[in-house]
Amino acid sequence: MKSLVRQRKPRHERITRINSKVARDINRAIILNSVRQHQPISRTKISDITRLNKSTVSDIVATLIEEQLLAESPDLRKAIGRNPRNLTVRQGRHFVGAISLNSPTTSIAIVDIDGTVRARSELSTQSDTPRDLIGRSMKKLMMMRASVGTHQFRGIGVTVAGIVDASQARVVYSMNLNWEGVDLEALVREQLADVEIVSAENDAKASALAELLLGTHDLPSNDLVFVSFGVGIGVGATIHGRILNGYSHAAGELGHMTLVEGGRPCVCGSRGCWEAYASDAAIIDSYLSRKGKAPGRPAPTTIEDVLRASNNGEAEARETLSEAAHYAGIGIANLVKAFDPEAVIVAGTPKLAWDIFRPVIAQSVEKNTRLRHHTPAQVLPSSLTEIPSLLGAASLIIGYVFTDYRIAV
Amino acid sequence: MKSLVRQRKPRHERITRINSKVARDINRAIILNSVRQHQPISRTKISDITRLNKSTVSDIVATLIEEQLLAESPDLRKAIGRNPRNLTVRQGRHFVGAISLNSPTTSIAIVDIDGTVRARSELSTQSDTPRDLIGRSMKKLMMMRASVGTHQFRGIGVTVAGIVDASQARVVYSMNLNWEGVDLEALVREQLADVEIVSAENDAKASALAELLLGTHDLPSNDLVFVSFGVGIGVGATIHGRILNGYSHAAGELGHMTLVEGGRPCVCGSRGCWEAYASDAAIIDSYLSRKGKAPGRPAPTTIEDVLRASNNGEAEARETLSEAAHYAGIGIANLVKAFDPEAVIVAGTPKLAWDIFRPVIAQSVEKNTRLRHHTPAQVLPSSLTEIPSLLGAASLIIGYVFTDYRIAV
DNA sequence: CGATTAGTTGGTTCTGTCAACAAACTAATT
DNA sequence: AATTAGTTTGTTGACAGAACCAACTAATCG
Repeated sequence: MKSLVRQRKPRHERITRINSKVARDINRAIILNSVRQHQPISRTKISDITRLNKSTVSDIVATLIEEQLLAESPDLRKAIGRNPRNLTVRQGRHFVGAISLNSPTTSIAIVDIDGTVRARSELSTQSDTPRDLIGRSMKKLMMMRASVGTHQFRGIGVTVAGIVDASQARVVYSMNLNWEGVDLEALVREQLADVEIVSAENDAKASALAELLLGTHDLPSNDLVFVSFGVGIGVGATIHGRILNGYSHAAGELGHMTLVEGGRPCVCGSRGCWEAYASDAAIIDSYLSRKGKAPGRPAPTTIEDVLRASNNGEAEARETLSEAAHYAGIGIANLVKAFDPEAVIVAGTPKLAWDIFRPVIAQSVEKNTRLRHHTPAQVLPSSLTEIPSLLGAASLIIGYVFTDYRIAV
Repeated sequence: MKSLVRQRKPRHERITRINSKVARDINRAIILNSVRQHQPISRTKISDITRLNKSTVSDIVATLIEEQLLAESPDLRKAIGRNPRNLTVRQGRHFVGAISLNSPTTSIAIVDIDGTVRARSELSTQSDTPRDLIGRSMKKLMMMRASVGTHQFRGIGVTVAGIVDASQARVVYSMNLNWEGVDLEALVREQLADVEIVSAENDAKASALAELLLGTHDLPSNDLVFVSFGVGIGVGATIHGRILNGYSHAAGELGHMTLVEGGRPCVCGSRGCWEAYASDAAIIDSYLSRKGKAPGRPAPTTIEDVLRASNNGEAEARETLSEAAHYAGIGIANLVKAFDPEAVIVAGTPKLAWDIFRPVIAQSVEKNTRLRHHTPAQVLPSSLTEIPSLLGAASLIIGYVFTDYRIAV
């Protein structure tokens, strides 16, 4: 029997119709973004790019200047005709709080809306409860705020290594922190109730957004894949400049993608996962077995030890890293086939040993996409000057301020 | 005489800003879609769902009825209050031409805007030149049109097994047809110059759209992955109801995803590709080697032979298919990790031997996503009653008519 | 039992408001 | 004078809101 009661639609199916307010919001975001991407830029140029009427641009720009999101400065170029009045994203007025939750270290920053880091701090993370860790982080953030002299945060962004329901700012599951079902928004608001936005996201996904908004690579398509190699492997993709979330918030959980059917056993219980070959843990294991050493004796070997040995020219270390690069390359080639991004951005150990990883990965991608009759995706090291997941946390809010709209049917 | 068909912007014009016309178009599409998804539906219900004002809905619906895209019929339910006037997508007025180019058979159909197939035909494809094959297909389509008694096509949709630049209706490369750089729009317009839309797309991608628009599975999220197992393996993903294209039109070219590093050699020159384990070609090879037979003697073995043998209970055939199912499952599990869709839709050989494939694939997906703390993606056989790529071709136009807008920053 | 009236829901009409646009204008510069 | 940047003014189009009309059921009453 058909029920007469209309079921509440899940959030992702929400239909957004256009009315004058929504239209204004969208055009506002378009203008804000064109300033961000092309600054310094004049009103007339914005009008050319966006095809919005000059008067419309002037009108919206006026409100953005009033909101202190844009700043105006004269252009001193010597050209015929009236000089343009340049527009830039205004610094020093809008700040975001960024928290990258991780074990053993949680990073905290205050970031200007233009991406400049204003303050930076760390906490050592013991096996805190969610409330304790968020509480400590927020208190730290508020202390930093006092010293920076900012009054309010535009929003608080939080990243977590794990599965995060960004639509609810909720940690579904984090192996790293051993958390499950944590409402981050509520915990943040316990400390700072009146903040405008609280946003949370998986670290690799947010890092992809950071690379797009704050990185220096020129990626006009806004289609990229970010791969973070660390204890595990995290992947985040952006499609048309938006994070690919997935139906159950788990798109890009590719650390356990099968690369070698029946291969090395993995911590996940399966075999032949990418992480079993190209993560820091795998590198360390492989290095130790090459050296004929048992783990943890005399002292635990870290990834830094391997990198140091490699830099000193030690053969075993270099072989180990080459092997990891081989598997990193196969995995990345698979990513390229799946998402076909303009570029794959790599962070973590491969970036630290880029001379070893770059050629191997590039060759693997090229070889595997040879049939496709076009130039293969670029593989680039992350251009971010801070921990990607921390700038990622900031990007969540910055992205929200700059492009706060969504149309879906 | 006033044309039924609204005059529309050229297809490739990228909409950036919102003005009143764009707003109207978007709201129009939202209403049209809500009718398509919930029909029969009243104006008031549309207003509830879309949050558009009743007066706005009435206004837009009036134009849609005038365009003969919607039809009105009284509701005969006995409930208190005035009876609603039900709206449905109107049949018999708007038709699309659908062409699925393939070797050795090209399929052609005339499809009503609501997805009903009105006429259906096939051509055997020799090694035609692009112009010859499109010419023959279009002539056939025009003959069929005469017999169906339709006057004009709303658009022509074409699918190809290969890489297609949908934004230009251009085949970048098709191994199957041995085509490269073919401007399909131009070739179609040589035969039928005045058609409103010519749209082309990769077969698997279009099939995904067909499953969404015309399939019977209930997938509210509009995030799905379609996997077509045939001579090769094709993958198409939809994100929020839109095809994931990729930067170089090659997203989802996952037939050559590495699953078994260093495994079976593949036609592509690499090793351990998915296609080398789960395509029809791989199944046939595996079957023959199990039977100790050389290929092509006495007669070439086809996938139908294997399926027939399996249905007759032959052990070798069943083992072969189980093995293929195992690898299909691993590959699909990787897709689930990458895209995290609500469902994976499977077509081709696995659908034909679903009793063998379903449990193996389902187990593989479940086992591989166990760590994720949620119900795994469903794996479903295609619900389409026609060749997916043919309905896919139709869906390109139907999708265009129903949701023709794009917002990009 | 038929007529009347209240109540409910579907849909339309009319008016106000808002935002984008076009064109004419002012401003600043070589 | 020529050129380019940006503003002002009036117009247009579209959505929202509220009152209104339409169509129906259910209850009530003579």
